[in-house]
Amino acid sequence: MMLDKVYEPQRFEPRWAQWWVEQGLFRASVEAPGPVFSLVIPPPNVTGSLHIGHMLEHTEIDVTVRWHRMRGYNTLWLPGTDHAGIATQMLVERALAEEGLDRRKLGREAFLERVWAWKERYGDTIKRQMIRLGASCDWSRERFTLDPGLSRAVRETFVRLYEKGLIYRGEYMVNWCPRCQTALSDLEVVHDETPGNLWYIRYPVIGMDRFLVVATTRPETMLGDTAVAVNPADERYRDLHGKRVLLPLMNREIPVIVDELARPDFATGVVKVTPFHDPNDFEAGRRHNLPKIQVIGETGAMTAEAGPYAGLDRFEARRRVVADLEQLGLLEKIEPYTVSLGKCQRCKTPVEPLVSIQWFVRTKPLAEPAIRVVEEGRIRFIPENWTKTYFEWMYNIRDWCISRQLWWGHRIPAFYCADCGHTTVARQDPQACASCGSPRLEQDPDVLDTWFSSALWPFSTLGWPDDTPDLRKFYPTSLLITGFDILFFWVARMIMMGLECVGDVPFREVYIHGLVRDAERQKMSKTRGNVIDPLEVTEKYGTDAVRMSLLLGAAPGTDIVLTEERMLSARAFANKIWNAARFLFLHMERCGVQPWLPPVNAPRRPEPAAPDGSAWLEDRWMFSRLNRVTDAANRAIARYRYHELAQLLWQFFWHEFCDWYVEIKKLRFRENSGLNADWRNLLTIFEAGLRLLHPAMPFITEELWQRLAANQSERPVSIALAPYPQYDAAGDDPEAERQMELVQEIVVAARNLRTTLQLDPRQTLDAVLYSPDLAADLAESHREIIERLAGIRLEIQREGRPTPGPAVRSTPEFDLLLRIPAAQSDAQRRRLEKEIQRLEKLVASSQAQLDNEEFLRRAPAEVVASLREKLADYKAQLAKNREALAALSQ
RNA sequence: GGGCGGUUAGCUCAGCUGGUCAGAGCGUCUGCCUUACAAGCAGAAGGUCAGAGGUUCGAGUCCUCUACCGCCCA
Repeated sequence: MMLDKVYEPQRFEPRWAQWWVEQGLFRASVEAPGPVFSLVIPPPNVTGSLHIGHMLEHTEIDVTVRWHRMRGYNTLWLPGTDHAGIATQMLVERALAEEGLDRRKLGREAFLERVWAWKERYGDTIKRQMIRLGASCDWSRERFTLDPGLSRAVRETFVRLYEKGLIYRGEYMVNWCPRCQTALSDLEVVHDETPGNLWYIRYPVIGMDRFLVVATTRPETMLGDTAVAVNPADERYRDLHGKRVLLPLMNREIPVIVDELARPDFATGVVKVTPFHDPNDFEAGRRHNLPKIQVIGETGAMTAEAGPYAGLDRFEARRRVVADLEQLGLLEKIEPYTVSLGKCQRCKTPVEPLVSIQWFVRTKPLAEPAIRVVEEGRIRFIPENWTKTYFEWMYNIRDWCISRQLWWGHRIPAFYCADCGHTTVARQDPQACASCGSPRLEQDPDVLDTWFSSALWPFSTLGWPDDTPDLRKFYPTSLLITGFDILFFWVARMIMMGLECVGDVPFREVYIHGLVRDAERQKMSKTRGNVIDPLEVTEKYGTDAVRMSLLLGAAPGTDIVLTEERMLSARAFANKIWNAARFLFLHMERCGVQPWLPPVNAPRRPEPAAPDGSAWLEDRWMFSRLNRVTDAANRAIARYRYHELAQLLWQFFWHEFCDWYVEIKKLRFRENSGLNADWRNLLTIFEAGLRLLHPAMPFITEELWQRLAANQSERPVSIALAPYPQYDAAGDDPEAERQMELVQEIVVAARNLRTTLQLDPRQTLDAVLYSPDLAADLAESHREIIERLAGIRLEIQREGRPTPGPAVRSTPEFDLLLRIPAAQSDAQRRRLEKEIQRLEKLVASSQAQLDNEEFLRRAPAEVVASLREKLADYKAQLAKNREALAALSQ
């Protein structure tokens, strides 16, 4: 039963982590009783390791999951990982590069073998980390987005959507990453404000002796211009409608078109049109049937169409184009201009918009029902303001480019006929063309955007498209906890796909957590070098402490600041619990008390333990407090107010249980008492406290609980399966709380006097309590407690009041006098003056309000009454303090 | 350009439906190694809740404007 003197979580946390998994404690069952609570993990990237943001996410999930499990829900937390197409492929390619290889040299099959080997090697890291961090998930249901079952779901979805016309293939403007050499979706492009220039270029007008000056941020694309545009409303250029200009450098004649594309208020109001390399120009090109000329290729080098610039890198080409224009006198001016430069989310290479044949999801028809379910409240976002962000995006949603020119991922199940060109999209690899029967089929080489499979995650992991028991039982999932950064990438798409494929929402609530930041409120990133490694800090402070410090900062809608100091203080809290337990166990041994767990339905009120057959005040108080804290804790978790939960339990355990309750209980221990009512009360509180704390700090609570539970047969195998305490109105004891507060006030008054008078804390002092009523009664009946905690000998005076003086502390209920030989009056005078000032202010402001007739007429009666009461108190205290000060001045 | 959020004690932040909301942790100061815990105990100091105006009997709390700082989308 004895605990080590120092709290060393490293000694027991890994053991319990392992044990939970081995025991299959968190395995869900479709047969299990109880209401269902299910949640799928936002699958981390398979090749990565977990960072502190994951730990926050997993802690919040785990708290909620453990809480539901303890409340008797049939609970599933399904874990797994994502193949993370581009991200993973990039890593492996980088490794290959170090060997002087590249994927093309290796070939598709060999390359994929390498990626799988990589996945096998690093894929377990995440699982190991999660287990170590105490995540209570069901490992028997672990999934990976490239698992055969999930791949089948992907294929099924693709085929269905294709058959419904919701997936199509076509030539459109896409974002192209010249380094990754693949198309990207709009979301995978990040925009950076970058200093650039606006180059003003003169285009000679055919048949006129003038120039049209065009401003552009990308002069190299002019090589692909097929028109220049002016606004129809722009009077300045009315005479140029229908004219042609000569494209400099290329010496090609191109038309002047009239289009809204040109904004009269921007630069010269004339814009060049490059349909192949700009999304707006692409649209304009369509409107005017302009030819498209590709001057920049897939690697970022200029194409043959770029004439003399062919083969140059696009940025080099820019320099040369500018220089050449300058030489020809066709460069009017250069202005500095900040551009929003699109970059590849993964490799940060500037993206090249270009026209390409790709696969797309038609999103509008999918978005409509997805908007509706949120409007109807069938899915709720917490915090609520994310709803608006969600709607904004959904209303303006654009088709989703889903094909990627990668090898790592789900291959697009489209087969092209070499003979008739027909496209066959099928659930099974076709042997012959669906149109002409030719066997000469070739599968599309591309794979799907990694988010395509993620979008199916809540149901593909449960066995869809089959109608499995898991799917029936656990879909829709109850809750999703994730970060705002993937609201569009993932959350929105899951909603669309869930509704489309399964016909129901994928989850009912979405809790969006904040970002973990460092002490300077900086985002954590590898390049900044301020990342906190979960395993490292876990090793250093203990998992429970790190979890606790994350939770303490996790107020909904705010970012989480995590610092060493925070983790340090959370560890101090864990240490406090540890020592409280050590103390209890020590005294249990001395008193001859065996490990004991209170019965499951422990009473809400304490057992009478006092000699007169009544219950001790401290027991009544503590049971009542426990009951209220229980209420608050349950409500906090239910509302995702994790910081409140953490703060609440911290306050309760440390500053109520340890600071007061245990201190008082020291009076009650008797040698060889055995398991008496005192012990049963104490252990009932402590054990319930452990259960309250378990979702937040699973390890220390399991460790301590198991010791209490030792050798007892009638009990759950783990605290994780024990019931979470529930509020019971019958457990409130407001009278005990009021009385205890008064006892505390007396003790604090004595301590306060002692310190302000700078008296030896070890010396027992004589004190007199003056009170006509309640305080005197309480002091009488709880003399022992007060004397012990305050270090005084107490005398009680029911009549009269002390001569005001430096050693008197006054409250509305009582006056307390410390008998001391000679008072240090200076300190006392300062204290009194300050107190008088404070009270005068309070009296003045309450008086003013009470003099306000409007207030008296319109404020609720009890507000007015309570203010009157307060004013009376303030006045009484003020009088006492003034007397004291006067006495001091004599 | 559109949207969202922030500005409360030296620091990092809570403060949910306006009326014990002026709080917590850390830090600071004073005193204690009181045998569960110095990773501790006891006590204390510290804020005109960014600024201005408004609504209200009453405003960190609601509204408007201003300043500064973030984030997202185009």
